[in-house]
Amino acid sequence: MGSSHSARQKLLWPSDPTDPLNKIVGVTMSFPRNGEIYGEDESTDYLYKVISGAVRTYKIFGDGRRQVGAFYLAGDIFGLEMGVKHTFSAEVITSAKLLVIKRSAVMGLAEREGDVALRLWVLTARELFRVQDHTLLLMKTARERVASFLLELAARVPAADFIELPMSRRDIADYLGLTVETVSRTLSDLQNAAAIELPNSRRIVLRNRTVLRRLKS
Amino acid sequence: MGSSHSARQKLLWPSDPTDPLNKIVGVTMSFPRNGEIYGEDESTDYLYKVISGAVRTYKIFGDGRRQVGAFYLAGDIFGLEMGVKHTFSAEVITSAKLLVIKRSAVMGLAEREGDVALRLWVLTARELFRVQDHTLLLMKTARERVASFLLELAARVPAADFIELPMSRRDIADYLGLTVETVSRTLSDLQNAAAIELPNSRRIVLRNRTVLRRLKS
DNA sequence: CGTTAGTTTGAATGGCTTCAATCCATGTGG
DNA sequence: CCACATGGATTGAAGCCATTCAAACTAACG
Repeated sequence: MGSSHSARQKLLWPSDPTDPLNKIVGVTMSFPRNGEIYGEDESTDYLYKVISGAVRTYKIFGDGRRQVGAFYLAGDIFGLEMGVKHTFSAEVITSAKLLVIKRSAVMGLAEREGDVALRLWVLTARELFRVQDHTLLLMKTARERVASFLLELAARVPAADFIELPMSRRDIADYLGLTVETVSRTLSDLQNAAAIELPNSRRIVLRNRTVLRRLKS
Repeated sequence: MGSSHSARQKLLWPSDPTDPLNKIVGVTMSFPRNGEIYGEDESTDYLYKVISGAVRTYKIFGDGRRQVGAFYLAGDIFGLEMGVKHTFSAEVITSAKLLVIKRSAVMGLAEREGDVALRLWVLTARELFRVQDHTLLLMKTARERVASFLLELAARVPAADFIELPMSRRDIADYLGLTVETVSRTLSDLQNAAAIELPNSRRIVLRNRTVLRRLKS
C-alpha cells in the first residue's frame, strides 16, 4: 500500500445513515500530493473512499505511454475489485484524505448480510457504467472529448458556474487519449468559440453549456 | 424484446453443475441473423446466455455513427444490468440460440441466497474488466487495435490455429473505433508482414502470434 | 447472369501528433 | 529583491496516420 500516511482515526462510514455499508469501520489517512496509494498488481486488501482531494488511477505501457483510467473526487469509492490484484495503479492528485477499509471486513459481512452484498454489486455496476461512458468518449473527436469531459466534471463537482481542475493537462490528455498540446489547443478553441473562459489554467468558467452539449456529439 | 423467435423449451442453465445459477430456469429461443434482441432504453426484464451463434451490443449516435460495445460468443452471458433500462441495443450477428432468463427470477433468488448474489456480482465484475480492456484498446494505434482484437478473439474461441469471424468488417470497425477501410488495410498489412493469412474475408489464420503480440503494444 | 452487399485498394484530404519555441507561475539562492 | 532555474501550459509549423471519397473486386443469391 501507500508509503506516507498520517492522522489515523477510527470512524464510521460517513454517508447515508441507512447505507448498509455503515456497518463497516474504516480508518482515515492523509496522503501527500502525487503520493502512491497502491500499485498495479498489488493485492486488493483495501478499498477507499475519498473524503477530500482527488485521485487518479492509471496504467503505464511498455513504451512509456500512460493511460488514466478514472478520476475520483470527494465522496467517490474506488479500489473495490473482485480479483486478488489491482488492475490499475492509484495516485493522489491534490493532497487527499481517504477513508481506508479492509476488504476482508467488507467481504465477510457481504457473505452474511444480503443487503451489503447488493450494495457492493451496485458499486461495481456503477463503475461499469462509468467505464462504458469512458469508451464512448474515446470514439469521438478531440473537441467532443474535451467538451464531454468538462460537462462530466461539472456534473460531479459542487454546483457553481466554474470548475476548479485538480488535475494537470497531462492527466486530462492521458484520460482522453490525446496529447497535452491538443487538449490545450482545444480549450483555447472553446474559449474562442465563447463556450468557456480560462481565467487561469486550472479554472474553467462554463460560459455556454448549450454550445458544449452541441459540440459533445 | 426481440420480434421473431421459435423453439421454446424449458431447461436448466447448461454449464458448471456446481454453479448456483443452475437453480434458475430459462427458456431457449432461436433468433435469426441480424435479429434484434433488445433495444437501447428497453426495460431489463431478461438476461441472456449465448448457446450458439454470436451477438453484438451497440449504440447509435445522433449523427448516425455506431459504437459496438461488445461481442458475445457461445457461453457468454449478457444483458444483466442494474438499471431498469438497457444502456445498449443487442442484435444477433449470425443466427443464434439464446437461453433467456427472467431477471426477476434471478433477483429474487439473489435476495434469498448469498451464493447467487455473489455469482451475479462476479458476472458484473467480469463485464467491467472486459470494458476496461476495451478502453485500453481505444487508446492505441490502428495496428495495435487490430492485433489486440485478433488475439483477444483467438483466446475466446475454441483452440485452433485460425479464427472464423462471425462479424463483418463494419462490426469490427465500429468496435475498434476505426473505419472499415482502415481495418481492411491493416489486415492486409498484417498479412504482408506475415503475421496472419486471409484465405477469405471471414477466416484469419494466425501465422505468427509473437509478431502480433509485439505489434499489440 | 445480373444484382447486391461486403471487401479491398487507390488517391487526396484533414485532424491530431510531433517537434520546437515561447510564455507563465512558482520557488530558491545570491 | 532580483536573477535564474524549473515544471506546466500555450502556440506555431511540419509531418504522418487515419479518414474520406471513389473505384474495382468478390461472393452470395435471385
